[in-house]
Amino acid sequence: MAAGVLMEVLRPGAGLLNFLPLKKSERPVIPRKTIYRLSIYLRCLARLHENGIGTVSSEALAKAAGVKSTQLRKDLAYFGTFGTRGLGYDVTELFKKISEELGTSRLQPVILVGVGNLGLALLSYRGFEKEGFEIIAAFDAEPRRKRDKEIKQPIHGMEALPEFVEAHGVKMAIVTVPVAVVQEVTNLLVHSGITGILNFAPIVLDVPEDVMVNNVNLAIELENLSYFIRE
Amino acid sequence: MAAGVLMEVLRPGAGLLNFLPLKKSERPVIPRKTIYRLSIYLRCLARLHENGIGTVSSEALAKAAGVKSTQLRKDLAYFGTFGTRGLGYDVTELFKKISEELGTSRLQPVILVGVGNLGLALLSYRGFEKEGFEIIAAFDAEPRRKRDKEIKQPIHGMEALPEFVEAHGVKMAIVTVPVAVVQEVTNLLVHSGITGILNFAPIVLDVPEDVMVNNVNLAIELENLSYFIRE
DNA sequence: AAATGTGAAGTTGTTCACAGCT
DNA sequence: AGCTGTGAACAACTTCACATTT
Repeated sequence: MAAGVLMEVLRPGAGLLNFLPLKKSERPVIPRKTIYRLSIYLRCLARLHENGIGTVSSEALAKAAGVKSTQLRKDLAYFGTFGTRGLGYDVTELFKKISEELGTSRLQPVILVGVGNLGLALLSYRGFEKEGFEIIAAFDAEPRRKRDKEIKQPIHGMEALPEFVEAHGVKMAIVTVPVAVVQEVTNLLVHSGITGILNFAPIVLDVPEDVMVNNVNLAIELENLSYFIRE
Repeated sequence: MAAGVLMEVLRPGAGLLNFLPLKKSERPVIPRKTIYRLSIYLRCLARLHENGIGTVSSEALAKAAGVKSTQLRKDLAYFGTFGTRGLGYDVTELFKKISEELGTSRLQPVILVGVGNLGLALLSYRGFEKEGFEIIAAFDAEPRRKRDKEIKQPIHGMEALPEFVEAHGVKMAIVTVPVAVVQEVTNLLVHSGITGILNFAPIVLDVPEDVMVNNVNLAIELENLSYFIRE
C-alpha cells in the first residue's frame, strides 16, 4: 500500500508547505517530505512482504511508491545505508529500519474530539489500528446525544478531557469539531498536554511552537482537483 | 522479476508531492502549492467578509492564512495585481478574482463510490456544498444494503455508473472503497470519463496521464504527526 | 552485470530588499 | 507613511551522472 497525500502541515507563523519543525534533535535533520515518503515506502514494503517477496530493488520499490529511484535512495541515505549493491534491499530489514526511524513500532494512543458525522466515521475506521494507532476515547460537548451508530470507544464530556489526557499520557488528538469552536477546543487540548493535532476544520489553528498541527481539508482537496482537471 | 505483480505502474508525477499535470494551457503556469494556498486565502477572505471587513493588507491576510506576506503577494502575482499600494486589498474583489482563477464560481457535481463508514459520513458532510461542490449520487457494489444513516443522495449499483457519469457530465469522484478493489473501481471511473479522483485508499493508483488523483491518507497523517512531536 | 550511494548540477519554491504607487 | 509588486538572492528539493560495491 501507499499513497500519501499531501495535506501539508500548517503552523501559524511558518506557512503552508514549509519545512521542518524547529525541533533540534541530535539526529540528522530529515526533510518533512522525506518523512512523508518513508510512510509510503513502509506500506509498499508491507505489501511486498505479504506477497512473499524478500528482496526489492530501489527501482521496483520506487515505482510502487510513485517516485524516482534516485529519490528513494536519497531518502534512505538520510538515516543509513541498508542496501546491497548489485542486489537491492531486504524487504523485512528495510521495513524494520524505516519503522524504527518513524517511531511507529509502538502503538500510539489517540483521542478524538467532536463526535459528529465525520468523527463517528473515523471512530470506526479500520485504517488506523492496522497502522499502529488506536483511538482510545472520544470527547464531545454532548456526549449523551444519541448517535446513528454503535462504536466501541466511550464518549466523554469535554470537562473530562484534561484529566484523561494526563492519566493516559495521550499526545495526539484528532479534531472534528465545527469550525466555530475549533480554536477553543484546541486551546483546551494544548493546555491538557496534547502536542500533535490532526485538524479537519478549515481554519488555521493558533498553537504554541511546540505543538504540531496537520490539517486535512477535504473541500480544498476537491477544489484543487477541480482546478487541475479543467481544460 | 517475480515482483511485477504488485508493482503499480504509475505515471511520472503521480503520487505524493508531485507537480503540475502537464497541461500546457496558455495561462500562466501556477505552481501547485500556490493553488493550494489560494484556496486557503479564499476561506480567510470569506471570514473577513462575514465580519464586515472591507479591506485587508497582505500582512494581515497572510497571518490569517499562516504564511508570510511576501509569499501571499508572490502567489497573487502569478495571475494579476489586485492591490492598492499604501492601502491593501479589497476583500470582495480579491475574493472574486481568486475564485475566478480557481474556477470555483460554478457548482461542481461530484459522485462518491464506496458507501461504507467513511463514504457515508462524507455524503452528509456539510463542508462540501458550502464550498461549491455537491455530491449528487453515490455508487456501491451493494446499493441495497441497509445503512446506519439516512442520506439524501441515491445509492446506485456499480453497473449504473458509466451511464450516469456521461449523462450528468460528472468529472470528479470521491473514492472510499476498500483497498482490494480500488484499482478496479478506478479503471471503471476512468473509462467512464472521470478525470479527477479524490482517493482515500492507501495505495498509489494507476491512471492515464490526463487523470489527476489526490490522495488522502489519514494513517500517514497521524504517522507524520507522531514523528514530529516526539522528543 | 546489476544495483547502491552520493557529490554535483539542476529545478522549484521562498524570502529579501527595495523601488514605486497612492 | 504605508503597503504593494518584483527582481535578485537564497534555500530546499530533485535528478543526474558516475564511482563503488557485490
